[in-house]
Amino acid sequence: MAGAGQPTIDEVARLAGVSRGTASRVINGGAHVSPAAHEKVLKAIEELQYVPSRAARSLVTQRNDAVALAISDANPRLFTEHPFFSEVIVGIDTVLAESDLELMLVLGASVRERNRLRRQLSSRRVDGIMLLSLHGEDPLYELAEQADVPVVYGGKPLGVEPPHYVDADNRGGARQAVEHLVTTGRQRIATVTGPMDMDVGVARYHGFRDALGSAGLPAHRVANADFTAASAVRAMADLLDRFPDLDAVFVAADSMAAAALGVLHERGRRIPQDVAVVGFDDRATALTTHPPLTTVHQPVQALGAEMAKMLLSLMAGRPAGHADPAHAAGHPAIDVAQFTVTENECVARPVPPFQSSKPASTSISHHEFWR
Amino acid sequence: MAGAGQPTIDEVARLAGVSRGTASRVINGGAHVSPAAHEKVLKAIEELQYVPSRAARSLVTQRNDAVALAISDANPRLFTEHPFFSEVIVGIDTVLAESDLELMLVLGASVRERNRLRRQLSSRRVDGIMLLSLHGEDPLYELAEQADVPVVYGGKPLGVEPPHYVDADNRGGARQAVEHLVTTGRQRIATVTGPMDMDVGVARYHGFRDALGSAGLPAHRVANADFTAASAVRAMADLLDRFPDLDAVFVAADSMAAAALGVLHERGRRIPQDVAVVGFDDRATALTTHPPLTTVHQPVQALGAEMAKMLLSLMAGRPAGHADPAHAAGHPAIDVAQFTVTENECVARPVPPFQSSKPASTSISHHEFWR
DNA sequence: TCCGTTCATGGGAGCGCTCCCAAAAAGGTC
DNA sequence: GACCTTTTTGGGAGCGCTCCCATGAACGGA
Repeated sequence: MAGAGQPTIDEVARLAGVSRGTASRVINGGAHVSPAAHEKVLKAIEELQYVPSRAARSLVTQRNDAVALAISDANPRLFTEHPFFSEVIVGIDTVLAESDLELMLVLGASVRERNRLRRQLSSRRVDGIMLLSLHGEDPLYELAEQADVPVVYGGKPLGVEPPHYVDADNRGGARQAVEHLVTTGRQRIATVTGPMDMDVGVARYHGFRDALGSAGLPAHRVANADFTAASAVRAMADLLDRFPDLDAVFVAADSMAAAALGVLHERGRRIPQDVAVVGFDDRATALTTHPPLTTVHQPVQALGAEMAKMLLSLMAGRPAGHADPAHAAGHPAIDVAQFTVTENECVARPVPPFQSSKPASTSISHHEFWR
Repeated sequence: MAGAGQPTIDEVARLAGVSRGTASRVINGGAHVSPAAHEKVLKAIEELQYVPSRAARSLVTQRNDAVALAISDANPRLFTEHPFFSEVIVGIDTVLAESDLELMLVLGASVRERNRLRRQLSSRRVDGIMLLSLHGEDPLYELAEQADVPVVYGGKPLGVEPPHYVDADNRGGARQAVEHLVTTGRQRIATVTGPMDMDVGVARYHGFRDALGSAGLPAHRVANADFTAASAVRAMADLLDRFPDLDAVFVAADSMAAAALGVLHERGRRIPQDVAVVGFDDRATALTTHPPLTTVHQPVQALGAEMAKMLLSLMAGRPAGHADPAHAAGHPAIDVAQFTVTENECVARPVPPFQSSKPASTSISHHEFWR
């Protein structure tokens, strides 16, 4: 009868010689419990190896102590190719680890998975949702809106302004990257863009235009890609076909830049003598290419961490309604990632802390491209 | 009173004009329910947007419809640098999507996270556990053994033979890679190994030794690394210092090979004229390097999928105890990944299906290294 | 028409917990 | 020692579901 499956709180209480209520109190922080009882319960828990049933607890508290990360991208290849997602996950996990929340991962590639996602998000199994990589007309956006738990977006969805999201200043970063090309004397600057149905793709493209516009240079050398290596190869080849005289390329992601580099090599372009290349995203990838890629660094882990923090504060604010002095004017709807300034070899340089609501200071990692 | 929070099954039943039991039957497959009642319940569900509470269901069924993927690696950087983990996740998710199971992701980098992991795995919140990337003396192994849910390992833990795991024939794959170097006339072959406290690191190193041993070549040109790019840079530099005359390197992971390539370039080695390089893992990474990396491909997604399938069958077998004819002799404890044979440029080549319990046929992607 | 079967249905019990209230115990004060 | 206050404790109620058993309806054969 006892010891059948997992021990229950009643068994703990019995062993400790106290009531179920007292045992529960000890488990949940131990307020209003005499030291003697506290001690006894603790010992019983230890002896029985008791771990509370989350299901039973959730049923009564109506909380789940779990959050979901939904990655809604039609292209599973992107998830594996692009370190972005892993970085975000690590950032999120770092924050979650401190709060004992579980992380549910939902990939939403296929229609089938999309339905599953729908079910999972609405089965009251999680207390908050983080949404990543939303394309333009992503049906998930709608779904998330009608969820009755807080939702935080990673990357602003295209065309809408959701109440809570975290994003980097993609436009400013791209602008700086391209300005750097201009500064070093490049004249015929091209770009391989990200997907134009995502804000990140559009914003970086706008940054490209901004920089060239200010410099009085033409901005018509454009080829679209979708962040995958294969698409970048096509786009780079396309650019070279259409504009054989281009002397610089701004590629909207490092993983794509690495692929573009291969095409340039193949076509006999010397880098950086013939064509300069600037990427965007992370330093790690940039260093494995040859030559090491010049890149604008985006603190993706910090972005993930910020998403998690924002979600946490949303979740806390909901039931308690307490006003956090730091956020007196309401929750910050937008956080702007700072780009890292790195002027030298940067393998071991620590990532500067992510900061909220400050003007984005962007920067560029110099490598031998510019020597 | 009604409509307060989420609708309950009772509200559905009331609206449909049937009893709670009948509503429940419809929700769970609809056996022994008259067409009329069935119809009415479905309509009520639709109208109320009812989704069953997982917590309540779990409490009574003692199931969770969730599995955990625990990645127990001390190095968070590895997770972000190495596409391996993303690939595994995608593979797992593909299988899970068909079974409506949730995936909890637990990273176990820090001690704090390790404790959290411990708690999560024993809080009866998941029905099965997949463990990835276990290092030598990982305490998690013990913990998993005493968990009362099925456990599947991704990658054989070092020094033990767990009942259920999925792994690739790392030794055979490495051997083939190195044999390839031998075949093309290389004499002074070195290796950058993976972590030697993981089976994958040791096995690939053994494969290296196997090949050189058979060829009668010395196998002393060895530098250890841990799968991170930084460690590979160090190891490659170390090899060049100690064995300036080396004419080939087998690098135990593509992500490391990319980094090693940079070092070789820097030191003025021409590739492949002076030094040939072979990597190990995935084709995608291999193509973004310059020149494109020759590599032994490991179908990592398939490995993830296989882990999930194994776990699923374990979970199903437990309560039902039904004997699957295909696995008549008991569950297969070991699955061996086939390596992909690709003799040409291979961007678009489909991955051959992953197969169980067959001799590993290994192969190598040819690129201009060998032209 | 009556009775034995089969099948659909209703609803009680209970999963393991937290919440809350009432009761008991412990302190403090005059 | 009587009385009031505070702290600690016990245990009932109930979260939303599934399981199961008893009941009722429908059906078919004699």
